[in-house]
Amino acid sequence: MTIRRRISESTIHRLSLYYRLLAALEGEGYHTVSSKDLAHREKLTPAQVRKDLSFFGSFGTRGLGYPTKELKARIANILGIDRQWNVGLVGAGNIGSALVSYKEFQKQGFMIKAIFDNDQRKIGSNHKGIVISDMNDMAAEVKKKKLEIIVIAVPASVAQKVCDLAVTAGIKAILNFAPVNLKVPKEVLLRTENMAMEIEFLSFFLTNRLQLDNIERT
Amino acid sequence: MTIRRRISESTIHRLSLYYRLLAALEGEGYHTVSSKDLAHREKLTPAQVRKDLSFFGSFGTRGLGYPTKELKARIANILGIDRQWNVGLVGAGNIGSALVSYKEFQKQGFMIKAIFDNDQRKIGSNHKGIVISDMNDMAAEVKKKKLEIIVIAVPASVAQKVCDLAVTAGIKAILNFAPVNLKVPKEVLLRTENMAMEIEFLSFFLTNRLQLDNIERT
DNA sequence: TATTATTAGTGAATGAATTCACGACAGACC
DNA sequence: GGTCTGTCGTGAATTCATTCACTAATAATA
Repeated sequence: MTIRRRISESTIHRLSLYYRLLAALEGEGYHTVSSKDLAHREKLTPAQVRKDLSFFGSFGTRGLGYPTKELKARIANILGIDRQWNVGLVGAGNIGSALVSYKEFQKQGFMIKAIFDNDQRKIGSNHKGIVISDMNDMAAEVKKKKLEIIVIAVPASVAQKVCDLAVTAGIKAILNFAPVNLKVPKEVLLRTENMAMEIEFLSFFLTNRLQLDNIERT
Repeated sequence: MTIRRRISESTIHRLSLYYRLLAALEGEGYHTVSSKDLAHREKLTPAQVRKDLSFFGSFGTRGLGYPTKELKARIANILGIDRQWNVGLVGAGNIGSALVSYKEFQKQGFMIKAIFDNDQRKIGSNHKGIVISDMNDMAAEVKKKKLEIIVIAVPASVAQKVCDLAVTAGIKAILNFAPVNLKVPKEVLLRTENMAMEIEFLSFFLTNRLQLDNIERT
């Protein structure tokens, strides 16, 4: 099915949530699940769940709900996680190492097939079964290993350089963990994940003694 | 200043962006900066920048712009990062280790003062200058070290247990890296960071051959 | 000092996302 | 089959966020 309307970022994130929830519910033996069930577990409204799903087709049965397994498979298909993705990781430091061991990536089909670094002492060594390559050989490795997504986990100071290497190598999607704003051509997807921003978000609410759902109005 | 209107999540995230940008601009020697400058570097509109800031007061000079240093300080104050926060980290595994070394946390004043684990082999050992405590001693440690924020970096299967321990210990803000939906009382702030969801977001756009063009940054 | 060029601040307009509310079905039960 | 209950799918209404467009204020300049 083709996507007709503009899908909001929130909708896509919620699909990820639904996917995880459906996986859990499937494990618990539920064959069908209603929008109410899904909403309740995620603190959303049933209408929102139905609206989100409706952008992609209609999968439910009136009076009954959605078939757990089929809906999960359909969402996996929409998100593109019903296949494997070859991922290259740049930066064999702390965050890089954590990501290599991060089960959730593999579980969703994101397979780290190459690791790059610029530290000569690390290059050539074996890291969880993957030999670390020189980041300057990125173009060749991307081609050889058919890498489709690059994850940047290097210090902020070298992130743009790494990013440029990835773009030159023909990469079309980059997930960046360096706390810096990268410049990419418009045809390249870039997502920057700044963990400090998340903790600042908590700090804001603590500081202003607000509750997330209970802010004074005019 | 009291906050009168509801501040959107996006606005708070953008404040974090402005803060980083102002720090950079200050370093580059800019004494003043206009909403246009800020907007341009972050791919936002000047109106959005002004509106965001206007929720918290008026800091600018018409005809000139905002004083870089003062605005940065003011945003730091709004976000609550003009002070130090005592942070406890639970989970001395891969992600936990990465977070301990994550400079951006310290730079913003989030100081990891305690590390917890449930692995007897790790408890008592020294990890970057911090002795690892038994997670069952959390309540005592929270009190002793005046911990205000808990970061959860344990496997999904034990995350809820850890979360409950933190809540019992009186913690009011939790940053969760486990890929699971935690239950907390409504007075406790919870922010869940799921790295897999970010890569799924890229996967969605790659799969559907859409461009991120107009997707808002948050 | 007067004039022009900028730019903040903000109510109003627009646009986007969420929620409401209702019609259409499907299943269960008699 | 008929009736009742539950739930989807969706246009309409509402709420929320962003952008527009204008005013007020200041800086720069002559």
